[in-house]
Amino acid sequence: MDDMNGHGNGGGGRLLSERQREHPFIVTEPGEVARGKKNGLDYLFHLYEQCRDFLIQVQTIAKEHGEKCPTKVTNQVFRFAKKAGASYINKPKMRHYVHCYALHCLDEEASNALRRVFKERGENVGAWRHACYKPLVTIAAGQGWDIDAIFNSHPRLSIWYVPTKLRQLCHTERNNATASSSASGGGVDHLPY
Amino acid sequence: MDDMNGHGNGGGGRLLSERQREHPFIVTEPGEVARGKKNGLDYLFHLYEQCRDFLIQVQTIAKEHGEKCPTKVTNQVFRFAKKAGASYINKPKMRHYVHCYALHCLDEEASNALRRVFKERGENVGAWRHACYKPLVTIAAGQGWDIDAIFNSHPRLSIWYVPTKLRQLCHTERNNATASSSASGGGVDHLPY
DNA sequence: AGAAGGACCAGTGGTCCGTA
DNA sequence: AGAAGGACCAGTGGTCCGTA
Repeated sequence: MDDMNGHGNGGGGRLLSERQREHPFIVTEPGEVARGKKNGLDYLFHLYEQCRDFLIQVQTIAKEHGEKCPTKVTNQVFRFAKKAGASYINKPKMRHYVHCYALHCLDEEASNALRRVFKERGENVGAWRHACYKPLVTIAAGQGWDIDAIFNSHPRLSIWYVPTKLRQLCHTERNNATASSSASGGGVDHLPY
Repeated sequence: MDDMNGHGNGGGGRLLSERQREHPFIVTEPGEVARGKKNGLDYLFHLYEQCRDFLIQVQTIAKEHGEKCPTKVTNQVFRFAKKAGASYINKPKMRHYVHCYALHCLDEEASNALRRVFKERGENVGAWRHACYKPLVTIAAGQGWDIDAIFNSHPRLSIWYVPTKLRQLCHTERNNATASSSASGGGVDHLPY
């Protein structure tokens, strides 16, 4: 019933009628297996890879049938995953942590370092999740602030919608950067003279 | 009020309260202006170019505001066009003739020849519209039947959704071609031996 | 308290069918 | 009859908030 050793909820002797929610995530180091009724972050990221596999299956079927072919993980893909027995995958969860997965894809070293720091400090998942935004905004700053282009140019990330909050942070920070560079004579904004 | 000389509905002395529907299309040769209360096919294709302009405006605004940026002519673009005063543009009409515009984009010579033949024969717009499917299916046959790739690789066509009926025709015809090549020993289908 | 996810909602793609 | 387009509908992207 489990997806990987030591991950996911144990099916154990539990009756189907009393199936529980997934165990909550805790901040784990890379390679670390969560103990007790918890799931680790490697498992979280593995769920994104599973969604990608389901998308590829949906795409293959769509092409065979001459139907329009999704390029993103859509409602259709979540429905397919559920039908295929992956009841632990759902849209609100996957959307909630997309930017964390993005950091893992775009700068695995930075992502790993952040995990170690937040585990060290005993921070909860919400705090770690929140901290994933800032390094992404920094990456965007170095790429002309185009977070859509950054997502689309990465093969495993391009199938995910850019989260609204990440988009807003990039936009706000770009305006701040432009205003300060303009004030100091940088002149990256329009009508610089 | 008119969009181009000799095209669109005349505003004339008509009151705003009694604004009429657009004049119906008739089959015209390239460069020919429709006479009487009719619109020609150059005007039809011009509407697609106008939609493209409106999309580009919507995209520019979206990027300025750090919002998600449409890549296709969506409801949002039709709403924008209407708000900008292009009341003669609407979704059902544009969707109805997309494949005709596609032929115009992909093989203007073939499109022009078809217009001349159907004008010569005195056919109505519906007959011409129907006849636009077949040359497109032939083009798709020469490109691995991937009508989505054909649309997406053309800069002016890529902003339009592939019409359902065109997709279905390509799918059906691909299966027919595969079956006959299989029967004659071609073996393009899966499990050919 | 912190977190997982059912379920809702505004606005979409798609096109039918009452209209002229 | 042939054709233009208002308006509807099933299923979407997005995420809130009742739940555990």
